[in-house]
Amino acid sequence: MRVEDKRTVPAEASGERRPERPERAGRPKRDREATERRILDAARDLFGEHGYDGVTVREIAARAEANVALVNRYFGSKAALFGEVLTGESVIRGVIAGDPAGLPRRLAEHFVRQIDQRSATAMSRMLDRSAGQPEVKKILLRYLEDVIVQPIIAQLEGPDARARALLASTIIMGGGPVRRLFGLDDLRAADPAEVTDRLTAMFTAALAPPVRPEA
Amino acid sequence: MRVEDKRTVPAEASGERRPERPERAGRPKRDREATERRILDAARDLFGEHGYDGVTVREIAARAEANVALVNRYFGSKAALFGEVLTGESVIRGVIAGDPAGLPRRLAEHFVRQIDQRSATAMSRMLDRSAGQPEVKKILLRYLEDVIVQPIIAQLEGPDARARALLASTIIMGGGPVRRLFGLDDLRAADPAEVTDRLTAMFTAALAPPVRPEA
DNA sequence: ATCTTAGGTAGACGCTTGTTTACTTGCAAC
DNA sequence: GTTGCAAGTAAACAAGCGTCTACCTAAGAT
Repeated sequence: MRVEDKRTVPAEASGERRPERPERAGRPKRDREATERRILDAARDLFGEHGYDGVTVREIAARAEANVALVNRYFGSKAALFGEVLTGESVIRGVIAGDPAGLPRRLAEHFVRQIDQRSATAMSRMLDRSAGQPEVKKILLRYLEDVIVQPIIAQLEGPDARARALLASTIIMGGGPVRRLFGLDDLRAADPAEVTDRLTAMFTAALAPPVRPEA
Repeated sequence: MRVEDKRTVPAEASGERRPERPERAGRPKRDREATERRILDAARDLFGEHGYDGVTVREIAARAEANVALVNRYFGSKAALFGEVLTGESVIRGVIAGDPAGLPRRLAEHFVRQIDQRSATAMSRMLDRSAGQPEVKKILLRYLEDVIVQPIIAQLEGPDARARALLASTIIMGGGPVRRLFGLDDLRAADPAEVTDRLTAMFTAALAPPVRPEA
């Protein structure tokens, strides 16, 4: 009924076009793997910057220079693509691993490192925008549990390990919104060594075993 | 052209209806102030729980038992209503005010108090969902600056006061997502006094003046 | 009893979202 | 060359969004 006519223009309007694009040298015209990779990269960048529902699949497709339909065709759904991005995003894993004594300092240094890099707000930005669909929340929860909370707990001794790990997670997850809203300048303005020391103390306060096991 | 007929049913289908509603005793039929208040309350609850764009104006209207159009009629727009909610939401103000020495402990106690109340995640939930429209981000930034960051800075001495206040804000803002994603049980399971002490130490580490003014 | 006005309402509008469908086209095997 | 198939595409789809307009109707003033 509403379908009237399609495709009256031959798809690109002006003769050859690909050869005159100097950047991204010689991308093959039809390469599924490469296209999937471009979509995944675009999704990682955009999700990292704007969160899950701060990004549309059309934006992802545009940045990947791919058609919108390919996003769902290759990854099933936006939520599935999000999960795919998350599983690949495991920088924090290496940060947590190591000797337990140095964990607070490593977390602090990771935090400060994120201040300097501009695109590295990545993961923490994805966290807070989840509420929309329960499906996304589930994906997110699983990821945080596996990649942050459990690895931290594994390094802790003493009671209430989980609660202590969650307090540390609070700092990690609060960093994203703060950086995003207030910008990086204010944190960058301070002495990095000072900030690192401060954050180390904060993480230590969150994670250290109770000082008074029996009163 | 597409308008065909309206109002074929006399608006409430079954005779009198208001008297048979036991709850909300004797709400007057036409009371603008009361309706505005109901909308505002509903908005505060829902924004607090699901964030800005996790809530639709239709949901707000439904919870307020008001018509959708009234939301925009009385408050101008969804964003304006959000701003209205924020200006009324100043519990944290009283928490920050007081003697500077006790500030970390007051912040910690506020954090723990939010664990116990179920609907008090309020403000921190609104924070992270702002990215969508820049207008909302602006409203949010202004609010955080006026109600949290500046009052904290006012209590600080020494250099980098702003950076230190932002570190404390990190904890405050991270609490929302953590509670929302992981639930309250894990934090509630731990000894509240323990958690409060821990958080006090965390806030102190963030806010305290530098220990080594000159090295 | 009538008029006026403000409170309230239903529904449509325009737009955007994620997703799907029907189609075209480049590339390789034959 | 022709054919087959997967890669890629444009457009439509249904659902949802915030917003706005045209319309009722209760209630106070006259």
